[in-house]
Amino acid sequence: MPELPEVEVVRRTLAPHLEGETITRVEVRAARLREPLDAAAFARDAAGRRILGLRRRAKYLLIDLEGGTTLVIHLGMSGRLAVTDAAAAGSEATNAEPPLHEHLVVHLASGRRLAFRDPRRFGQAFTLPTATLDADRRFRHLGVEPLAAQGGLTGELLERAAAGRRGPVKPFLMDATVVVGVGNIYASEALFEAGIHPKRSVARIAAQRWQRLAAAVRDVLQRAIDQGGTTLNDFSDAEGNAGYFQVSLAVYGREGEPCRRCGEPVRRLTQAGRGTFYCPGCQT
DNA sequence: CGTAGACCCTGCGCGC
DNA sequence: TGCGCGCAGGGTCTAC
Repeated sequence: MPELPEVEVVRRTLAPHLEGETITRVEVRAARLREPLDAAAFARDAAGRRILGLRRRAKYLLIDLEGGTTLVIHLGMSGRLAVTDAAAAGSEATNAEPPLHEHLVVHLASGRRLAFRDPRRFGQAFTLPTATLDADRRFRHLGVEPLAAQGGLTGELLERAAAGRRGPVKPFLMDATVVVGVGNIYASEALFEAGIHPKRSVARIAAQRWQRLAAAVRDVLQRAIDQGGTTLNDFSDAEGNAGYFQVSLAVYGREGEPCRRCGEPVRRLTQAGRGTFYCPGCQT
């Protein structure tokens, strides 16, 4: 479900509800996610701690806690986070059955709860020492943050990363060791915006086109954030609102439909097991 | 070293 | 109506 824009939208909508709150306890309902949820670690690192702030690295949501610990949540493909207020939590409690696939519930001192639901169980939740977070195996290999004010994504960076490589540009763009946050939707969209064919070898892209691609990635991601993310099936922000960038998608999910620029039917192909959408008229 | 493929898991929409 | 199939926004590991 979520790429960088969706995680960023969740972060922004979640932050006002969580900052300054204190975690009373973390309830693990189903531990078997991609990595097992460690209830003992949550009890040790999160219970009783105040929430200082929310950050994002790549597609990971980082909840910084008092005491030097960060609660890390990754939404995987189908993860959702939602805050429910005290009244709703109370009425739910009387309703017995918890929502399906609600694997983790963070209880807050105000009575509100942060619930993590993830049907496909590709998500993750774990705690790390804040100071050494970047050294963790899940973070240390990550590439540049595309929208960073300083050191964001540039054409030079893409060109340098591509040096000595072969392979098509679309999987390259989704390689998190190069640039983070670009998933399957926005890779197709950015390549359309840059006019580059998804199968073009990274060895055959000139400096000027790398510039265009870097700019397109930043532009597509920023526009998606501004529009609340892309809601194809089930994405919603922390307050349950759907995004609406899906109406701005140029190619993703539009196989057979006319290109909005040239009218050619949008085509679909498979790369590295994922669907790629492109316009044969606009992308070379 | 870089790349391709399998795999983790559940749900949905489609064609029959 | 029911069933099987393919597909789905992510990431990691193994084999070449």
